[in-house]
Amino acid sequence: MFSKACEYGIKATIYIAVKSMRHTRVSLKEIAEEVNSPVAFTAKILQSLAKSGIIDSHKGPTGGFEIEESKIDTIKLHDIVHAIDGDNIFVGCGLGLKQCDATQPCPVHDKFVGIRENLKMMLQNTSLYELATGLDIGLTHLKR
Amino acid sequence: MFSKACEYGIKATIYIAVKSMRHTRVSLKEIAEEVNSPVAFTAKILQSLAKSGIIDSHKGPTGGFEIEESKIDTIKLHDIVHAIDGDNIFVGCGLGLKQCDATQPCPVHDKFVGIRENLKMMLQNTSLYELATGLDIGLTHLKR
DNA sequence: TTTATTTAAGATAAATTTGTCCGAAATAAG
DNA sequence: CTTATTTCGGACAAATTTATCTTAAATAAA
Repeated sequence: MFSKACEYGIKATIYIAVKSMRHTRVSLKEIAEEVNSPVAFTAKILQSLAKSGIIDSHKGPTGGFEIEESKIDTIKLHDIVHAIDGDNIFVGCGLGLKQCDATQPCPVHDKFVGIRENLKMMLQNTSLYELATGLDIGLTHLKR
Repeated sequence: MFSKACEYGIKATIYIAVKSMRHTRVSLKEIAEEVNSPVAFTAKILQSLAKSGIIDSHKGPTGGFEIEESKIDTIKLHDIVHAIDGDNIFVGCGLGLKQCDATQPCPVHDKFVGIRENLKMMLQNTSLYELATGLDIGLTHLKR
């Protein structure tokens, strides 16, 4: 469904959010360990998330990553996915046709608009806050 | 959503079905043209669909691909996708965790089971017959 | 039987995604 | 100022997916 980059990015962002709610910066190394992701690859993804303004990065000792606490509630899963995978999950024909819409649909067009709309709604409605809180109180987990 | 291989496979199967309903075999070349897919790559996909028993292939002059007419109604979109992409779309954690279920869920587990169930139901409920008929009567298209 | 045609199969190549490595830049602390 | 730490950025490498090419095998028809 999502790319590996996106999977790592989502997990990392949730972890950073949990720590940020406790006013703690986290290092790349810690993130990669807690999220079970390759360090160097995770670095790249965090870089792009930082450029997208979803997370903040700080160099040097005591540096690391964090998320502005006020943002945690407004950031949606959709924003993270979009920052990493772009909008290719949300737009485009299910069979790869350039020209496919309600007036000139591919054979699966109608079937697809429904589930894609579901997916989109889900991503737009789930906040980073709720994901981070679930992890924080031990309801969910990020490893294994 | 689907791999390129799967997109080509679905389109090819629908096209073969339309022709088979008219009792006509179609060649690889014709399929690739009508479906706008790379010939050699399409050949590979058709090969695996033939091995899966979804389509029949015949060598030599007057050879080509066809689908047993009685099957067209029972073959579901799910079968085609499964034959090409396997079950990786239907199973597995949305964040790539090995261990992720209702008792020990990842942060997006509950959100995902819903839309995945939707997708699965959609694929299991749409028959090749209905897709082929839509194309045949000009309601849908496969090119561009 | 010979020939032309068509799919099968395996090797190879290109493109993309995933992942690694290393030096540069920033920066906190001694 | 120097040093240690941490992210940044670019080059590089491996793995996977997508795509091509060539030869073999099957087979219909002359």
